Amino acid sequence: MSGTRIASWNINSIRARIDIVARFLDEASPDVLCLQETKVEDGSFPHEMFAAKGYAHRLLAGQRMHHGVAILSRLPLTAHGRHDWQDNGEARHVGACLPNSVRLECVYVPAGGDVPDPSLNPKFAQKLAFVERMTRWSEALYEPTLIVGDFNIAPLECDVWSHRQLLDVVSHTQVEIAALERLRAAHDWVDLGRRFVPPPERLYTWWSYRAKDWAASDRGRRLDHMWASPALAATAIDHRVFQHCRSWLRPSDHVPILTEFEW
DNA sequence: ATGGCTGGTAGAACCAGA
Repeated sequence: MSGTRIASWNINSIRARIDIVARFLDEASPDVLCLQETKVEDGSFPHEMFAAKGYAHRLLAGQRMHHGVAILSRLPLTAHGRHDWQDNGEARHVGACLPNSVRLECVYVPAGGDVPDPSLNPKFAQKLAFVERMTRWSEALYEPTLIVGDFNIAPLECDVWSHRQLLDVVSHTQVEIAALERLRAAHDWVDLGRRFVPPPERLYTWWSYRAKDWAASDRGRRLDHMWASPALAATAIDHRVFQHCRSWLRPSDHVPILTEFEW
């Protein structure tokens, strides 16, 4: 019997991607799937495919047009709230408690717009404030917790295709990387992706739609993460990035990531 | 060659993503 498998995927519209999500569930067989950018109001969420495949427990936090997150699970879930770390009502977080009392937080950090200056670009200021609110929350956190999702920050040089060319590009600026490190330190969070694929090996989870051939140019970034409380991280036994999903028909620009735990 | 594309929504020479 294998352990518990928890996956996360920025799906860029669940309705446009329902067939490849089904394909991923068949291939990877996660026990829990966390989605970001579902882009659908809760009343229009496509429950049927998930119900048919045994994902009987579903927590939704959607909104019209943009953003939206969800947790789909074969394991019973207890809802344990939604944070508004953007402080503007956007649907960017949903939380669950798993049967073994582990907390699971599914988050979609704002992209932050184009200009990496909070005094000129309100979206960038909101992104930094969002991460600071997550940091305050982390400081007061005692429960074993797994936080997963699209953090929209690629912190390491080997998390981007060109550290030099992306230094002033939102997602890899020093101010974002410093804010993310404060967040990490606030709970001594363990970056599971880098526990299993240590630097300096390159690791990406997102490739732009605009490349003519995404795989040939390979200009990726590692924007999607799974971070665990230290004691919980010690129970992780495998971590995978499903890079090949980027080649599927009508793909998301992000690929799924999955961690398996010994429980 | 960091926007070259994509989705939602309207019915746009739109907006947003990152």
